[in-house]
Amino acid sequence: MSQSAIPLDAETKAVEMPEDHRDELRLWLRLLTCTTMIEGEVRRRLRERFDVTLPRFDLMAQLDKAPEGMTLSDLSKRMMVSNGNLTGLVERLAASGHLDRRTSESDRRAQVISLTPLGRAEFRAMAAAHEHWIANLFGDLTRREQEDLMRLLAKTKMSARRALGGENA
Amino acid sequence: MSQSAIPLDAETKAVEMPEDHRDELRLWLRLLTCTTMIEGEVRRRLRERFDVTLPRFDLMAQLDKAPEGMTLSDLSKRMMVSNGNLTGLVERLAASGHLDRRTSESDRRAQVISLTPLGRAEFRAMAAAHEHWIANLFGDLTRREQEDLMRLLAKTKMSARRALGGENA
DNA sequence: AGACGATATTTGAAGCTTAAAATAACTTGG
DNA sequence: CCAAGTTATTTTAAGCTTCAAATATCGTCT
Repeated sequence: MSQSAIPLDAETKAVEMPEDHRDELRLWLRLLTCTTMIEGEVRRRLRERFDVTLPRFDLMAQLDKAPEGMTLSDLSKRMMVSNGNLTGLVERLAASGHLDRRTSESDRRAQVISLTPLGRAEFRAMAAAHEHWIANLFGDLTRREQEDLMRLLAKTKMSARRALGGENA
Repeated sequence: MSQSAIPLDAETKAVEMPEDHRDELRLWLRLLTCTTMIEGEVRRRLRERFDVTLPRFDLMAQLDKAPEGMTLSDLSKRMMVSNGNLTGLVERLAASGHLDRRTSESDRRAQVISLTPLGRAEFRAMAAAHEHWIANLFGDLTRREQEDLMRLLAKTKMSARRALGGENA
């Protein structure tokens, strides 16, 4: 049962030794660091220059892409946040006159949320600045590097999605 | 002044047209999606299998790497969260017997936080599972792809860090 | 020593977030 | 039709998070 003071050869290792996944861990931590840095900076600038929170901006961004409006459930799936979360977020943005909520005609359970003209106008102004910030934050990557990164992240996304289904010890 | 029904050649375009940064935006959204998916899954599994929150796990992970302990300020910088945030987090983990806090001998303002034996033992168990989850989530990437992604993220991190300093419209 | 500026932490207010339970409305199979 | 199951949303409780203001301590300059 000895787990070996004696070093094992590579093949044996692959089968018998607990695998070392420190590289994947490092990769994950780096991914997380990049996202956290950028997200934090965007959050800070949105607050400073537009006095808006990032969640509100994200919500308005989704609605800007759907002129006809979206239900809370749709928003919840798109934004990957809980339903309950959206209830409060929508509530506050509706109170400030940025959002409109009406009951769906085909389904009286569902609320259809959309941007008001005010909400749309404010969002467009913020979005323009936001786009520049992002371009600047990624500015040191060449076009080629951006494409490579895009492709690798697409693969990462698929890998993660695959892992979400299959159970794992 | 016509913004052109006539297509401009590449060089003129670069100088005269408002630049289009939609590609960078897409890159950022994809980065964010990957992180959110993975983070959400890790959060869910930590709760399910260990009844622990992700912030607590992250805090313990930092402390596990510093056997001698760390101050709140150090933790705050490492974890990229606010000081006030850590106060509560540490408070709760200390209450459950996972953390030790003692006043620094050299600086009576500073609290030195460290894992208790219980905290360390529980963390090590969680960390082992966590490492497997991460390896599995990134499992579809070849070694080569992992290396490329690592390198591109390193460059992204440097780019973002550079942009954090320089002001930007 | 005393005052000033910097650093470490805590507190308070507001808002975000989740999971789980509750409510309401829809849909489907008898 | 109606009961059972599903789906859309809200509510609740707990915890996370930030920013800004308040405390406390440190280090230094005079």
